[in-house]
Amino acid sequence: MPRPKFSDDLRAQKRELILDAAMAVFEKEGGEHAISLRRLATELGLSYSAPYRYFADKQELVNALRARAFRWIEAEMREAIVGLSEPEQQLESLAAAYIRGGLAHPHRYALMFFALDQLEVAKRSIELKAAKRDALDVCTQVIAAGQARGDFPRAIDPLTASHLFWIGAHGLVSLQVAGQFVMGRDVKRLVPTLIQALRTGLEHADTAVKTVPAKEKRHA
Amino acid sequence: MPRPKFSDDLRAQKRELILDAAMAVFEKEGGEHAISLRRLATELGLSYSAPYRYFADKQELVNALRARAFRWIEAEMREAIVGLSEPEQQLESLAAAYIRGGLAHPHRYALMFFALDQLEVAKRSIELKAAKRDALDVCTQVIAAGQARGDFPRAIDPLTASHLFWIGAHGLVSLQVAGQFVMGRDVKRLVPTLIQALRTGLEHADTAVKTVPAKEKRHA
DNA sequence: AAAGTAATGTTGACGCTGTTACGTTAATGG
DNA sequence: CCATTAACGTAACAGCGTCAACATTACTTT
Repeated sequence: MPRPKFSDDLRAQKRELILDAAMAVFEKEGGEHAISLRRLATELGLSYSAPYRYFADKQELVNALRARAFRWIEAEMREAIVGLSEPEQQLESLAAAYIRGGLAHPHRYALMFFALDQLEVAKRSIELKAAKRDALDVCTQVIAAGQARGDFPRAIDPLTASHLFWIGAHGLVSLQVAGQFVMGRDVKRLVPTLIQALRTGLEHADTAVKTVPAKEKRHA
Repeated sequence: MPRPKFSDDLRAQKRELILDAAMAVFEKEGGEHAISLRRLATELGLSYSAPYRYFADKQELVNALRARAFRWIEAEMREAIVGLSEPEQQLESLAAAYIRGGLAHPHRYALMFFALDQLEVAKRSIELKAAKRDALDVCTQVIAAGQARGDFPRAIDPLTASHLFWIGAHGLVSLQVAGQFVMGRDVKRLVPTLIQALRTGLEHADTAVKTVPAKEKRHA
């Protein structure tokens, strides 16, 4: 009877349009604080409060961007392992892609991992949680496959091992991206050392986990 | 001839007073965005632009808080190794203290490491750079001492080894603090595994640096 | 003691922000 | 034709960082 909704399709399309503009501003100016809903809207030829028809508030918009960023890093990682059949190579290429991608896009990386204020919002976003899970799954799958083939030790379950690798890669990237310490050019030389250290360490980790009996773990 | 500066002492004292108030707000409300110079000043019984007599802008104030945070983590680490003579124990206690401290104060931790926008300001702050260096030095000294005693392998110089350990600890804490993934309570069980992995990995690192000569690597 | 001067403090203003409330338009089902 | 209702625009509020102009100190020099 009334004026019908914008066929949900068009609506989502417009949402994406706003997100595109937001992402553009984000990438160019850098940082989520460079994003202004007002500026965003006026640049799109809309009134300054138009975004509120598509997003409850700024946090929701930024959160959508965050999900996009996770989709991107997932794609980077997936792309890095196509064509590689050896889990060993896959893992190495995966880590390299992750680190390279993160270092190449500091603000995007910060968007994903440097958000502390939006914790509750992020927890409620199904989309974001799914994106995160899928990204981590890339790692988990590679490790699981490697374990199945007998290339990787089975002392640690794939999920925990993925966490450990992510910790290593993220520790490196996040420190570097935030300009901490002065590892400078030597970072490149640190990467293989770090990976190797984790790899070697985990192979001997049975002694470590022996002291800490493994408890069942669930994901999600 | 003219009125001399507030005996620099008093001036610094007042500066610290403002910083105290800022730190209080920061700890209670959480996050640097909770800090408002205007609110801060009025709460101190001053006019809303008074802080500008002591800080060039908000970034400078926040940066001072950041230096404080680094001083704090340094103290935590130093305190963790007093009385311990075995480098092995020192390193373990050091890592434990770092991780415990970080997890106990997420916002303070984020203040130190999640700052991407204030990179240039941070680079110019001598005070901050000194605080960072001193914090890292705690780690470097322990490792160097351990190497001198023959407890730790000498394959990697103390500074690089410190960087690696920091990467590990920071990777863990920062992921956890930002609510990434769901390592939940099991994080504590991850800690010894991680440390063990790094320890063991570094012991075999001489093979690592050999197998992967640092010459490749292109960037996007 | 008076004057001069620079450090310190206050007020007003600018331009920006996120956000809400409210008025306006337009399209469709009855 | 018209009422209903989504979509959109405008006005307004409260807050922010920041600066410039002004007032107030309090000390040093004469």
